[in-house]
Amino acid sequence: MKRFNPLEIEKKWQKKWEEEKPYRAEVKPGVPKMYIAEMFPYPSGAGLHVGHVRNFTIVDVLTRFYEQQRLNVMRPFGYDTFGLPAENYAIKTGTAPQEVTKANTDNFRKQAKRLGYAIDWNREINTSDPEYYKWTQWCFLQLFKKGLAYQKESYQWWCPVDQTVLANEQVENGHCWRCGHEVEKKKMKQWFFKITEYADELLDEIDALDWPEKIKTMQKNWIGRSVGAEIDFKVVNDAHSITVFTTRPDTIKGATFLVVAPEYPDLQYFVSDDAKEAVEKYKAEALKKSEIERQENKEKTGVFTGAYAINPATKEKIPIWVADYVLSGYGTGAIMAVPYNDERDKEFAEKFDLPIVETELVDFDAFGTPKTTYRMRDWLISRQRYWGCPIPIAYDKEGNPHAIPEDELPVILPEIQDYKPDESGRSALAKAKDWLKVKIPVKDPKTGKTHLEEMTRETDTLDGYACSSWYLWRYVSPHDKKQAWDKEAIAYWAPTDIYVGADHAVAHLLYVRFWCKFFADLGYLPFREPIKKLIYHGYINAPDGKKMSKSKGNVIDPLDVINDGYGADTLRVYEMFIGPVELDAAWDPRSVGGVYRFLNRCYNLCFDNKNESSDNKNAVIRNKTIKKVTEDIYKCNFNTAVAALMEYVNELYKEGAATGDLVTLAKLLKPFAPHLASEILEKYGADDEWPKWDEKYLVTDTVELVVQVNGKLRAKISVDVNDLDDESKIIDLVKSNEKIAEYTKGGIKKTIFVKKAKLVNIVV
RNA sequence: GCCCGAGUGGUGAAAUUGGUAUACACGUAUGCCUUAGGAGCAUAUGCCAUUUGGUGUGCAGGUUCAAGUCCUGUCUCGGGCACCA
Repeated sequence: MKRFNPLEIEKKWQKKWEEEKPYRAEVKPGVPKMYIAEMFPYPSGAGLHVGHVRNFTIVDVLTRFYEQQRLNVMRPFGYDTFGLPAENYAIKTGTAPQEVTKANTDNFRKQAKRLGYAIDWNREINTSDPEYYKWTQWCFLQLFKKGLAYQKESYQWWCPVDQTVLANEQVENGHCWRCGHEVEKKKMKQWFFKITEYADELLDEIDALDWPEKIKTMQKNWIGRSVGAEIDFKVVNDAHSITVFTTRPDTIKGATFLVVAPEYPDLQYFVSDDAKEAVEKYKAEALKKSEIERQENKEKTGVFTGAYAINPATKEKIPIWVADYVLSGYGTGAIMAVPYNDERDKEFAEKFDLPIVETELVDFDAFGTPKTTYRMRDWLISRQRYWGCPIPIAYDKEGNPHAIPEDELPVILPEIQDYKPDESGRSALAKAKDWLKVKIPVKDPKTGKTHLEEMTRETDTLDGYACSSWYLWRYVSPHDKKQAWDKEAIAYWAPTDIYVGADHAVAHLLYVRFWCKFFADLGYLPFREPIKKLIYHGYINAPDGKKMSKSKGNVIDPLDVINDGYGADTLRVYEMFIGPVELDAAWDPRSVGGVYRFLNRCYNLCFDNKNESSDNKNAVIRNKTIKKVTEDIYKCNFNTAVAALMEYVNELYKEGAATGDLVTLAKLLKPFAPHLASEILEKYGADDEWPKWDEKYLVTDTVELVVQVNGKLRAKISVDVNDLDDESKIIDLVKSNEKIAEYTKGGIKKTIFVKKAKLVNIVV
């Protein structure tokens, strides 16, 4: 008995693919295309982990499946290299992030090649490559020119450990998504992208997407549209009025007091003198409280401002309070409290003994203007960190921002010695004195003449999510020196047909959609949704069911699995067989052995076959398998596709395999185990074109008729398939069965024949 | 608290959408073979009962000739949102 040696076979084929580059993709007008990608990885120092392998293998199965169907497939690869891990490593060891990143991407590339992926290596991108981030900066400038990149001073999430601000999407339960430390609020002037401009479209188009419902719901919740009205309340004895947002303007008659957030900007103007001290004290305390405390302690707190406003519906004088249960960032930062209808207002009213009156519903048109608000805030993109894409902006003496001219891009991230951030709220780039100075052409509004003005560069870098918001389009023309992406190439390849990942449900996947709509509006993209189909797969956990982590020592290294002698094919097939794509799964070393056994059986069937049979003997199972595997891959049921292949192989062991069976097997196996499949196809001199099934083989002469009595299985009768059209003949056949006759001798009440299910149920 | 999912053997899981429950694989048992290995092959394997049988998809009901699948209630687990007015 021969033994399958995957390491030898894989080496041979990987060398061939490296030399012959069969996975190069090019625009072929008129030929149907398929653009498939994974969410590109952050190349960590630890190399590929089994989760990457699941991700990349799903992409590879689909890539090869469509390639074998002779679609024009593009499957690129890239690295999301900016970010904190490389920088923190640099701070600890003094090694430049540029250097660390180079080593890590080299390692990732080598490992990805070891897995035999059908990647077009000519389309490899890296977000920290100046050739790439030049165009990230270009994208920023387009947003800046349209007013969608803007600066705003406000209270922001600040991570005291990473010494940087964070986007809302990067704060998880009041903690930093990177280091897990509790975040604080800090008042700072920061750059934002105006994603809210597209809130409605981002929300309205979710339903039409071929994405998992889970992700769609999360995005809907994140955007959180509320339709309501804004209503002005005049402050008594004061020129100011307070505008509130409410989704229930019809309850205005029940509004017995107003509440504003502690951060409410106009607060100082209407607080009465004798309340000033108390309000200031409350405000200071509220701001000091961490968001965690504010969230966990839902006990209502607040103070009276000493001021009153007029309810426009009742004309009554109602008190104005400050309380932190009103959020400054949502709506107008002020509410009308209707304790009769609203639980929170009721709780507050009860605690502070404020009036609660039964609400009489009214038509609100007279009092307010219709207004829609969103839970989603604008995307904060400044980071006070070194290892990121420099924001292409410089400031004049007055502090006004100016765009770095496009022909001067990229703004190169300078190499520095000290990467450490500090509390100054500026990145380590602030210490690169020479780099900071830049001359920017400025047009004099009076004379119309342009002169060079010395300015100071922006020292913040861009949120890494900005870099990954457009990379799917860079892939279509990755070496283009003149533009971010080529218009013809984008029209052919994009949008991405299938996108595979396991993370970034709201952040990245919302940002890409936002940029897509923006660049579509500018005419750079001929579509408004960047991703047609999204496959969101589960995680792979350690054998103990827990999350793999270095500290727990339960990490499975995929390269170890390969080098143990199982090979890349076994690893790939195992990860596809492990369970349904969308589910988390625990690593089971014993099942890996089972998959190896399966591939070994395939190998022996082809290379040590002693009982070849005639060609058409297995036509039924062969066609059945082709159909099952094809349909399963379309549905991303990779686990049952592999199971069908196993069944086929088991059958061939029993019945003997014809050459046609083995070639079919190899073709169907190739997306999962490309090395072994290529070896088999080579032996038989066959191409890898995806086989088609013939329905005529799926219809057999005789079928097994299931006979139930009172819904219980009592017999199986073999009948001629043509007889299924003749119900009375079938019933007679069933009645004449000895066993059934025994069960039905007391008389038959009713018979039911279901042709589709090939089933008869007799009620006695 | 609100909104979604999901509960099937010892284990990972199948089940053409109302029609033979447990495919495939792991594990276990028994046997065969062998230049004895990290082998390979064959058979069995939900539970109860000595066979024909009974019973069985978290639990309790219901609809139906027929329910893992549909309906009502309930429990458990997972996920999302959470003072968003």
